[in-house]
Amino acid sequence: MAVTIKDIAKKVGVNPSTVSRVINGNASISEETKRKILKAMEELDYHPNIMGRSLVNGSTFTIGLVINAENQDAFSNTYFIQSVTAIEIAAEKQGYNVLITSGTQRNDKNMVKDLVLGHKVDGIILPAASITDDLTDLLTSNHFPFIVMGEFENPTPDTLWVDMDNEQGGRLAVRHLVERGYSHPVMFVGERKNVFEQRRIQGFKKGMAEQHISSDQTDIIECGSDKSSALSSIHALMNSEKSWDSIICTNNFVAYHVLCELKKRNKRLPDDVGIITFDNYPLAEYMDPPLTVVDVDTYKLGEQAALMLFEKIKNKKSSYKNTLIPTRIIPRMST
Amino acid sequence: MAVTIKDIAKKVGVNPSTVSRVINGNASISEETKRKILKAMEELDYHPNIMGRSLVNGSTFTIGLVINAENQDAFSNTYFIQSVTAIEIAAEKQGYNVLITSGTQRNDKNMVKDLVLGHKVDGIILPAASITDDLTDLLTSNHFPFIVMGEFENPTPDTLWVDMDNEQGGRLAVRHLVERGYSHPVMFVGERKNVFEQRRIQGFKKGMAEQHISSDQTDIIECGSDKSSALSSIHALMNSEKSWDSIICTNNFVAYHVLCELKKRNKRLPDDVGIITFDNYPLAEYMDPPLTVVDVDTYKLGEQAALMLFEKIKNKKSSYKNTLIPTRIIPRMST
DNA sequence: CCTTTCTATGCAATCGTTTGCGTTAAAGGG
DNA sequence: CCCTTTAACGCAAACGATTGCATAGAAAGG
Repeated sequence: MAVTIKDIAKKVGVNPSTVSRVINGNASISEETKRKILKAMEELDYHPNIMGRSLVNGSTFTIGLVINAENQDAFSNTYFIQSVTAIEIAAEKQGYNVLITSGTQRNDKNMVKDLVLGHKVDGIILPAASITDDLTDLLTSNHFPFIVMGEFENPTPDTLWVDMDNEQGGRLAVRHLVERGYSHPVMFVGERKNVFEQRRIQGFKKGMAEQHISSDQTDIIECGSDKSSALSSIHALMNSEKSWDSIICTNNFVAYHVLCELKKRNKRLPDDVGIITFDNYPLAEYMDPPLTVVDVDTYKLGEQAALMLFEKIKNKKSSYKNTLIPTRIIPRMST
Repeated sequence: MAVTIKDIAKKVGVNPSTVSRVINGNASISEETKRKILKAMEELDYHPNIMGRSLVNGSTFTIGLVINAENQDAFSNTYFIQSVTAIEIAAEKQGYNVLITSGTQRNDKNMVKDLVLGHKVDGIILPAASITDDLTDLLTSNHFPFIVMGEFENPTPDTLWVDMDNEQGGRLAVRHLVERGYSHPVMFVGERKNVFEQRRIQGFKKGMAEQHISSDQTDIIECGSDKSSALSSIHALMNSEKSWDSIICTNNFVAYHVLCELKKRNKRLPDDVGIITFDNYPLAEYMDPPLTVVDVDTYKLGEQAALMLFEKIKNKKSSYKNTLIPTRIIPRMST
């Protein structure tokens, strides 16, 4: 049905191997036959069969990208899509396609296993959230190229990850608040077991020290990502004796609910209270007031992950190290 | 390196074809050998090589999904991701993977061509925005299964699309506004050449008729998607002699700028003016006031596209017809 | 003019699976 | 007890491309 390498070989009157050679351009072929072959390819509208090619050289020119489909909340998804796009574009530049896969139907490991051991992809990018020890064992023992998006616990020496510079983000947030005239920031953090939260806390502490603000454990306030958790945290804070005048939130969702509650209690932003939040979801700009954020270039994050993966695919030994993408403050009206 | 069908054949002491047969389960194999083979597969952790399999049966168990990477605006991206997730989940249920691809590096057609003619995917889902006549020609002449997301112009009888029910959305929007006590809605529309805008206009007109509101061309106001266009449209409207008390916006972005401008001019929402908008981006809920929207189940949209595609892949002739996903109003504080 | 080198190409094996056909042996029918 | 059916499996040819090796002829060197 489809036109194969044999068809053009027959049309030109040469051996299929000759056709293959002009396609790959790595052997000496006379200008004459090369011209005829290219012409035939053009005329018959030949496109190489990827499977045939893959089978022999063991490469599908496809990379895998694990997405968290069970995580249906629009917030993280919308943030992630930029990285996805970046990865896709970077991949196409290298002649690769991107295959996405979620762990909903089978468990993450088997899914990745099928892809990896079945040679459907040449390498894989996965979020820190779907990393397990089993998985890293599988990947490393098979010498399979992979990059983790997000710092994670217990990395083996071979594993490479890329993440936003959460510690720097914490420091910058404190500095920004001080520059805006606030004298005592506090921080709302999510689950402390997450590495990125730990880094943010480190950054907060370092930032407070840099700004010569005396600070203790009570400045770091546990706060889940659901509405009720946000409300109880802000209530507790407002009812406490603590002196504070600004909040660093762990994400836009928390920031929104805190902001609503503050408005409801007739606090004026940014005059009475300042709010800055990690992550710059598209909606941060459209809140009232628009949120000042610690932004990270998620496009660059994805691009970097892709570049590191391709380096690994091509060289097996990568010259890259774990990479931190710098953050920056986008000042808006909430501080 | 990797464990192949031959390895387990050798281990068990049978022919590779026997192993293949127990994997595919379509031939009579004695319980005894079946058990031994399965055991060997387990022990050696065998995973079939997809390329080898694909080469012979001509199917990669992968579907393509064209994404508009050049369309970097966060709005449509965030909306699209839900469909992507739905497609991915539906695909995995059928044992398929999803390969995403954008048209940035090569032009859309060649990219799709390589995928399609190179047999890298078994079918493809593409947004109406990337449809061209050349492309449909290519796909139909190759009897290649594809589904278009979004109604588009000049569909051939063979092309199948799925879209939100824009006309119904327009009607519901008018009805909702009337129910909320508004007496004369107007509509802001984008480029009229887009089929979905035409449908929305039809729905608007039909809705106005249903509600017995006399309406003419001046109720339908051209409005681009950039800020300045939104502002000039709302200015023109406010300075005109027209009687109106509510606006149906074509998307959240326009709605946001209109809303800001109305607030700036000391109009109260929803009392003085009502605003309802097509599309329910995550951010609509977090604006001030939260936007009433015409929502569509984008998850279902993607799922439906996937189902229709798989039907086409399996039966070649699909029993599905072009499908409209119903819309619904999500009432919030802007009306 | 003969030998050597190199260019241009053909031949055939190979990648991992699937599958039509053939063969053996056991089972069933008379 | 013989013949036919069938269950169970082996053999080998595909699928489409790549690539090491072989070879013919041309070019080059002496």
